[in-house]
Amino acid sequence: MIAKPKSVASPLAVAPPPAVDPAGKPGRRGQHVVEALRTSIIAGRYEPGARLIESTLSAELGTSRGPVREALRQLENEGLVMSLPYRGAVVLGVSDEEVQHVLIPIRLTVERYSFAKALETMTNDDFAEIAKQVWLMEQAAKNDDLPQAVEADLQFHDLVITASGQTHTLQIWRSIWPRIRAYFFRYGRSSSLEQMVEDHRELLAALQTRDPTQVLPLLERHIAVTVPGQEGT
Amino acid sequence: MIAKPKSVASPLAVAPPPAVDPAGKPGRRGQHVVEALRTSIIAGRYEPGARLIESTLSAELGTSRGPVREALRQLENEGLVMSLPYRGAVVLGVSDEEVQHVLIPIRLTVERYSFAKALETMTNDDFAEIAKQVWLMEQAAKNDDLPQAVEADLQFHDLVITASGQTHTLQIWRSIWPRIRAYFFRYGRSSSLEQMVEDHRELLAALQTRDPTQVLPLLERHIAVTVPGQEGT
DNA sequence: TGCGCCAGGATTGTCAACCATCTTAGGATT
DNA sequence: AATCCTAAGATGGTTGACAATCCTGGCGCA
Repeated sequence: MIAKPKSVASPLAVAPPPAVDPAGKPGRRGQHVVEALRTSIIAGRYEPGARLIESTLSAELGTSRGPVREALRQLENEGLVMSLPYRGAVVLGVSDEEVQHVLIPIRLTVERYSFAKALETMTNDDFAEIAKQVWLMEQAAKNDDLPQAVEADLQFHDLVITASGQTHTLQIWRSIWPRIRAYFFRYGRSSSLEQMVEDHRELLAALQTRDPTQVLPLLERHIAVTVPGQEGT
Repeated sequence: MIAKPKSVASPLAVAPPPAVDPAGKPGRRGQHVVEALRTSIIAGRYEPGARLIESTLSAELGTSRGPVREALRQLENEGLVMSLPYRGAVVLGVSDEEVQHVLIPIRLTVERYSFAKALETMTNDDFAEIAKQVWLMEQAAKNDDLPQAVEADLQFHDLVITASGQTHTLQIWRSIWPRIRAYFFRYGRSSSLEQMVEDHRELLAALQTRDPTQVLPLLERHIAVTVPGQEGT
């Protein structure tokens, strides 16, 4: 819309900072780049197939090429981007089939194991932190704030898996989740925000019983039901 | 213990090149670094817990810190290393439990899908390339060359999954496999080289029938049986 | 003696400028 | 019209310098 002659409305949601972050800590620029790009890709501001040029991004984000390169590698591991030698990075799509036959099953494997494991060791502090996310999700649902609700969803699961203390499991989950999120943002999710809040409320309650037979069935249903095509058609 | 003041016999298997590759093309240093480190870690030349210092590695490998940083990120995605901000990278271990409950099930999910998918589209060239790996594996078995046999094993599966043409599936497989490999190198593998060759010969034959009911049971057994604790104890 | 605090040293994170290498899209030549 | 060639665009890698952070060992103080 407004776009001055030079740039063509960059899909990045950030105001290019004047090379020095005025809001406080200048450290951790790399993480900032990852988050900005991930958000933009998942929100669909970059279409699958779009090319990501290092120099352009570094200029838009107010950093040097170094952090941008690292960010692109990170996104590659999260399956949002693919990069070929000397040819640069392009945004990836996710197929229906891979989501259903690979990503969701992997998510199930990971979460089943993590939840069962976390059950045994979670402290009251852990439960409190998770309850906080449920509360945030409720607020988001009230305001119809989808991004905020999804963020709370992410944190909920991340907290439980972190609590399970299994390094690889957590790392794998973090590399799987962004693809699933991108998929649902692109093709619409199946259940309502209210249902999502209810699911997590129940999950938290079940976790507090520390009884696997309470938790696991809920978890299966929660994850499996997220797949469109399972429920209407 | 012993430790001479300066260097303690670096676990890297390469002769530090004189900063300029005399053998020809200087390009592609990054990949070289990844492979050197991955090999060293999997072979156990770095123990879990060992710290990997960028400046040390770059000196030993004859590159600048840039490629080393990228390599460390790559290894982080492969689960061989974990790095914390401003604290550097340490070599990771893999627990029995995670291998059995997470890594192997994921591998099963990935390969079941890939093999079934590849079945439909593989060409004669694909089969030839795979047959070549079986042949290499036979030779390796004859010479009791475990690393070479494992390399052929890797290539065999990589080729099939690549043939399936599923981007995410392939990417996930490549991030799972190194951990499993490291696990077996550390704790010993269960079956003999002969059995391994036989498994793959059968798998290839089954693939050529293009009949899922031939392939999948074999695959299932091949992967599951690789888990120690399933067979003696 | 035991404890907290602080200064340095070690290491990672970022920047900037630069060159080498590869890809690709045009344009010129035949 | 097909092919070769060149030059521009982009990535991969290098160097050297700083800034930011973590860690450790020694110091003073109780």
